[in-house]
Amino acid sequence: MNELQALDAFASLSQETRLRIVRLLVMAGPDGMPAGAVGEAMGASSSKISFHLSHLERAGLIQSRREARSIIYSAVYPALSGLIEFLMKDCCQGRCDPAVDTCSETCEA
Amino acid sequence: MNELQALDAFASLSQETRLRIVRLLVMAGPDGMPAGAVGEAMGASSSKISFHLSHLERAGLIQSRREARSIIYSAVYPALSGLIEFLMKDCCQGRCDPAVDTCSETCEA
DNA sequence: TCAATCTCTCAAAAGATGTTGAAATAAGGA
DNA sequence: TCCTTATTTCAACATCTTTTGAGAGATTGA
Repeated sequence: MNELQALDAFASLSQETRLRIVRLLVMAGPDGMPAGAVGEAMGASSSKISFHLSHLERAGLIQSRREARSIIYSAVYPALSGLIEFLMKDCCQGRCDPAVDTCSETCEA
Repeated sequence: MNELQALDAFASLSQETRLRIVRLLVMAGPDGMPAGAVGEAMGASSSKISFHLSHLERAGLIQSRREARSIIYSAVYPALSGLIEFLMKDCCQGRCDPAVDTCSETCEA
């Protein structure tokens, strides 16, 4: 992940609806969920959701595929880990020590 | 770090000048550096730098102290690790595996 | 083909953010 | 006190982002 991609990713995550969409899609797992279900979960209009989903997809944080009438969105996990990696390496220079419960798990991967 | 703080942090880091300021101040270490030196390093006007420094301070990513005529800014490392933690726990749910060289170091902390 | 469903696109309006340059504040030294 | 240095504040402007509602495109089943 380079600076430009990181800037895009941060911009994407700096918006409440979008941050929640990412969380929802991460929880939904690799299968993802249709745009309509995302909108329903957010309580937002279809055009609003479409706008934010496009934004997140442009930033590379989520991806989409058509399945019958629905368009299924899912999280792009490597993009999220890439962002974490960027923060740790390029930004924190190893000076930040996140105390994360899941840290041993993620580190063993 | 709660959602609101994370949103502020992401918004702060989504701007080129601000992202670079954070990197500069992380590299500068706990002693930090005066606003003027930050501005010179960025090649930006004083009011522009002041605007971005205030933004970062409001978000809690940097802090300031007066020292004689200068105002010294420095990185708030716990805020940065808090953001990394937020991304890993609240956002990634342990599904993202950042492959970071410094990972063992940070995990041992 | 027609109607229903799901989603996207578009343009207009509203809102938020970033930049500029001039003026104000704060501190230290002559 | 007056001058210099360091930084912030302010208002005006430009730009970017988000929301809204109406309409269009794609897909499926009758």
